Amino acid sequence: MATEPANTEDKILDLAEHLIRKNGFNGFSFRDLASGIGVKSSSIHYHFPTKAELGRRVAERYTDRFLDQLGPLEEASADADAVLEKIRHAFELALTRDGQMCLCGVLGAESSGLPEPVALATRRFFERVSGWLIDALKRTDWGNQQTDRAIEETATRTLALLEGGLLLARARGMAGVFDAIRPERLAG
Amino acid sequence: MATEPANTEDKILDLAEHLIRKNGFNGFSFRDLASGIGVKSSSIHYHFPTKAELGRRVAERYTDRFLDQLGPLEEASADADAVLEKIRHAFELALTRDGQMCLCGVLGAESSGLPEPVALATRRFFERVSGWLIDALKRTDWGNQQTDRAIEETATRTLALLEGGLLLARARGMAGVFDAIRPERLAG
DNA sequence: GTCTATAATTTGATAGAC
DNA sequence: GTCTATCAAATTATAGAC
Repeated sequence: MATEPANTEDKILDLAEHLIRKNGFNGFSFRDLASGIGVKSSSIHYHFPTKAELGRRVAERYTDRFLDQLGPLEEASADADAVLEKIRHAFELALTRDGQMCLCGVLGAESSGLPEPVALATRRFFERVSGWLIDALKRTDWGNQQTDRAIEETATRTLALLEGGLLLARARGMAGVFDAIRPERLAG
Repeated sequence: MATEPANTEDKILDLAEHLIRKNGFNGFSFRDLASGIGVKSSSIHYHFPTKAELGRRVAERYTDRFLDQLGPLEEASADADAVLEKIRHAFELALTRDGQMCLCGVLGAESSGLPEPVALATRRFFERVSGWLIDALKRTDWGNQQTDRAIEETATRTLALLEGGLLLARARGMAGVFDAIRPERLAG
């Protein structure tokens, strides 16, 4: 079984991520973190001087974890539909394991009201995940027969579908909504 | 040309909608509204006693306007792809006309941290738009050959794609991102 | 690394004059 | 219907003791 996070810094990051995904970046305070962890808010500031810095760190950690889950490009399947299923699974985990939306989906929605470092880290999530998907698709049998532009548009459509699927699942009560979210079939 | 909103109440609703779509529900204050309109914050409270009530009204007005734009079911096309193009166009307008995300997409993202009346109005948006799309698809030639379940899943996928498309367009800087967002083709 | 204490500002909301 | 004045609470953040 998973053990408790060892140190305060990890506890803060964990709880901050949970609260942002639940309520948005403007929907939690340093005192929420403090009381949830059992320390004082000044201790949070010791680890993360500003809220913007904390938000940036949360977003970067989330992005790294997300890409870890996708695995290295070299190990991606040569079957385009398997690639789509892999990334679909990564998004579905946000719902089944955490019962929440994608962190960067939440941040993206409020992005024009975010501190610059947080908005930037959010953009980086989409750049990196989109980059992974495009490169993985290019390496498939299907991708070999497509223009770069067609591949990029398929990647955009796929990410939009998956982020939107999480959004709908949350906004509507999240029953089996995500089950209908299946990317288009590419090979066949 | 469009004239200025006549009364204070409309001005408040307009600015509140703009600010929510820009920064989220927790990203604006009564004083932001007041200074933007040129009155005092107590005047905002005169028209909308609580922030929750204001949010609910903004969401309901947005939903009504959105459905108006889709038009009555009776006038919807018998061609399924034309129906999808119609709803795609409604979402694209949010981007091209307002340069912003869908109001209820923003609210949906932070929905678990919203006052109940606002969360409820947000759910209602998705129920009503989803209901329109399902009913419109059922009336098409394509829909006549499909199970209810297949139609409902197509509606869910379409809405997810469009909401996610707006999310990506915003998170990434909104260049031509939405151009790649085209619903699946149903009839041929 | 955590605490107490506190500063400086902002927030949603109300009372009462005009 | 808008104003002035104000409140109580919450917010991000800092200084300094332990």
